[in-house]
Formats: sequence, structure tokens, C-alpha cells
Amino acid sequence: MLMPTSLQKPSSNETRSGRRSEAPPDAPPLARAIEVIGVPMTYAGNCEIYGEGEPADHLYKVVRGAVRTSKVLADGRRQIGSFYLPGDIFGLEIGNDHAFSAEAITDSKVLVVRRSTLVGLASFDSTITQEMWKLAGRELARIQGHILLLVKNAQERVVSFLLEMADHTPEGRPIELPMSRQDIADYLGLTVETVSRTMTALDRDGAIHFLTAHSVMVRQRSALARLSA
Amino acid sequence: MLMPTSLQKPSSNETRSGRRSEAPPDAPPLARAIEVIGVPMTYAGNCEIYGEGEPADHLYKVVRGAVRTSKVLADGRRQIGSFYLPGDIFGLEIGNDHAFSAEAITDSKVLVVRRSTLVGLASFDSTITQEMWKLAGRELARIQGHILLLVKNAQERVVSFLLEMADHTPEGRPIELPMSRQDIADYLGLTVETVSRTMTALDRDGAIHFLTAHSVMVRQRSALARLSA
DNA sequence: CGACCATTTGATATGGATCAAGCGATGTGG
DNA sequence: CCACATCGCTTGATCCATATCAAATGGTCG
Repeated sequence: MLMPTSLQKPSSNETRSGRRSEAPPDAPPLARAIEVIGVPMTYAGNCEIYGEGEPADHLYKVVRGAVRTSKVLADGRRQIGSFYLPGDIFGLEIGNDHAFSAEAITDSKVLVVRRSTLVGLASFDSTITQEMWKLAGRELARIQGHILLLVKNAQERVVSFLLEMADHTPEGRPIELPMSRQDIADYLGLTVETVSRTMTALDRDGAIHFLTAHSVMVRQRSALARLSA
Repeated sequence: MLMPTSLQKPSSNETRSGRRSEAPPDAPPLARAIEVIGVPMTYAGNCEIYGEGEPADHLYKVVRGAVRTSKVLADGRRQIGSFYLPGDIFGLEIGNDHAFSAEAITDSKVLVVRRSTLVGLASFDSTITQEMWKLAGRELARIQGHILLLVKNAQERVVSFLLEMADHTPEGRPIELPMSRQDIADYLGLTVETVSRTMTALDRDGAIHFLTAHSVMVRQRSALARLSA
């Protein structure tokens, strides 16, 4: 069904102790700021991080795990807006309220900062403002890319999705797909069956090779990319 | 075909004389600023205003006519990003370059301002910055809405499109559709034939009534809206 | 009037949805 | 430790919405 099997509240508000190995000192100020002042939170799989319609006054950065943003339409269908993997920043909605809700896909750890805190910081460091604009720009570009995705055929959509996920993985390593086939289907505007069949076909044709249902090797990304136009 | 019949350069850089009847003195500062410092330009139908990949250093406001933003995909298909009608501001791309090109649909008049000019103004009037963010937010919301559109069926897409256009028209007046059926199809991710058939069906069922191919009366928008979910 | 182009309408094909069943992991209780 | 229920994924058979191909209609401009 569409309902997640469990939608519990955050499992724990993690202690702030411990090493913050992420974010090298030469990282951009915004990322640095989030590392320094962000409050770590952990969420179990399928746990809601924020809901559609709630005021958007926090910014989040994925440390571990994976997050999806989604929206349930009037007729019950679900549309997934984006997947966010470690290092990605999400929660930036320029309106006052979140248009999509966000849920942890697997057990996840995120850093949370108040939007107002960042706005305050921005008045000291104007590069933070610039970075907020850049972030908004990336978000815009991402969504525009999603539109272009949705007018392609099934194989092109699936391949585009795999290549997006590949961007977060060093060449030569298997690509991890933490989300379910249903999540992928709702992201691509297809059904689970079509996603599954398409992936099977790609595997059979040698374009990709599934190690498990959630781990796939791409031999030549450039070759795969030719199937996504 | 996909190629516009004529893609000429701006037909004339209109004289700056004459009344600027638009923008009441109580309009928001950004709109006011554009009215005051914007350079009027006129474009003939199918004339390119800016091209995909060009640096995005101007902001535009439609005074008269209609504008579409579009992108031609690798395989030759064309995706339309948005339609802009009088009063709408376009050209805001947060990246450095335009991801889509913009063309006048019919003979159009737009006001043009340099982005840098607005940035300069913003340092005097912080509400301008706020408005730029609001504008970016509206753009983001518009694109997100477009994604939700693209996962609906043909009738829902067409109805949603008509309702969007209706937003620019006072209730009770016919809705003008300056763009071609091909433009509509490329916006909705459908074919011309499907758009045409769907509109014919809506007319036959009494949901809407075409006066001409480019002018349509909607009896009850609320009733029509029920067909768009 | 006649040429041209946009739009509509008709006939047919097809990609992906839907319905249904099988399969393989994972977890649970006896 | 094993039977068995459960859940997510895959596979198969069929259907249907929309694409595609083709032609008729109608509006516009010389």
C-alpha cells in the first residue's frame, strides 16, 4: 500500500558529542556552518522528518542514510520529488511552507539548523547568502531536470535515474539504491512492474548488472548515458 | 515541424516615450522598479528573446502579448517550461545561464532590466531582495506544479492547463489561448492530436465552450477543477 | 480564389498499466 | 530448527490510453 509500514517520530535526538569527521575546513561556509551548528538527529526508516504544509524553518543535511521528499495527490497516488543522499542539503523551500513532506528511507542521520540562524549568519558572511542562492539554483535545476525526465519513455527514465544515483558513487563501485522499487516508480511516474521489467531488461542486455536488488554495477556509464536521451 | 516558421531578431527597440499606465504607485517595489527603469522592447511572434545557454543577466516583465520558455531535447522533441502572460516576470534563472530559451508567442512587448541593476537597487531597498526570493519561490512552486501535472492523465493535464490560463482572466470572461496547440502539447507532454481530442471532448460534454480555437469560455471553473485531480 | 498552415477527426498501433501469480528473502511462533 | 506467514520484487497475460499515421476541414493572407 501507499502507507509506510511505520511512521514513528524521530527515534532519538542524538548526543552532540563525538567526532564530526565530515566537512573539511576548506568546505564552503554554508556547509561548514551546518556542520558546526547543526543538531544531529537520527530517524528510523520510513520515519517522517517534516510534513507537507508544515512551516519550512529548518535546513537539513544528510549525514548518513537516505531521504525522500514526497507528496500524496488527491487521488492517492504518491509523487516523489527528490532523493537526498549523504552530503545533500534539503528542506530549502522558498515559500513559507513545505510543499512536500520528507521521510527517511533507511535509518538516517541528518544535521538540522534553523533557517533564522542561517539568515543571521548571512548578515556577517555574505558568501552564505550567495550560497543560499546557489543552493536554490541547484534545486531549481534539479526540478527542471525532473520535468525533462517525466516526458521520456520508461527505459530513458530508469537509466536517467540510475545515472543520477551514480553521481553519488565513485566510478567502478556498485551503485547502492536504498529506496524501494515503489519509491523509484513514484519518482519516475511509472509503476513498480515497469521499473522492475526495465531494470531486468537492462541487466539482460548487459548494460548494468544487479548484485542484489539494491546494488547495481554499471560497466560503462558513458554507454549507459546513451540510452537516456 | 518543430522549427518555428520564423525566428527573427527583435523587430524594434521601442521608443521610451509615452505613458506607462501599468504598475500602480502602491505596487511592490520590484514591480515598480521594473516599470520605472525597464527598457521596453517589442518582439514579433516566434521571435527569440533569449537563447538556452546564454548568460542570464536580465529580468523581463511581460507588458503585452505572451511568452513561452522552451528547450529542445537531444532527440528533437521540445519541452515547454512555462507560459508568461502580461504582468508576469520571467528570465529569473538562479544559475548563471538560461536553462531554457524564451520566445514571444505573439507580437509582444516586454520590459527589460539588467540583473546587476536590480542587485544594486537591492542594496538600497532590502524589500527588493525579499521580493527576488519570493519570485524565486513562485518559480519553484510553478515548476513543482508542472511535475505534478506531468503524472496526470490527458484530460487532467488539459484541464489543469486551462485552469492555469484562467487564473489570468477574470471569471466570466472567455479565456484567451495565444499559443498553438503544438505549444500546449509540448507543455503538457502530449501530442497535438490528444490535446485537440481532449478539448473537443470537454466541449462536447459541456464543461467548456470554444468560441474560437484560441478563446474558450468556462462556465463553472469550480466544476472544471473537479476534473483536474 | 487558391495556397498554406493550424486544427480537427479518423483508423490503427503500441508502450506501459493493470491484474494475477510466482519467487525469494526475512522474520515469527511452535 | 523448521514450518509458515509476510513483504518486496519479479514475471506473465491482457487491456487500454495515448501515440502514430493519414486525411479532411477551416481559417488566414497573398
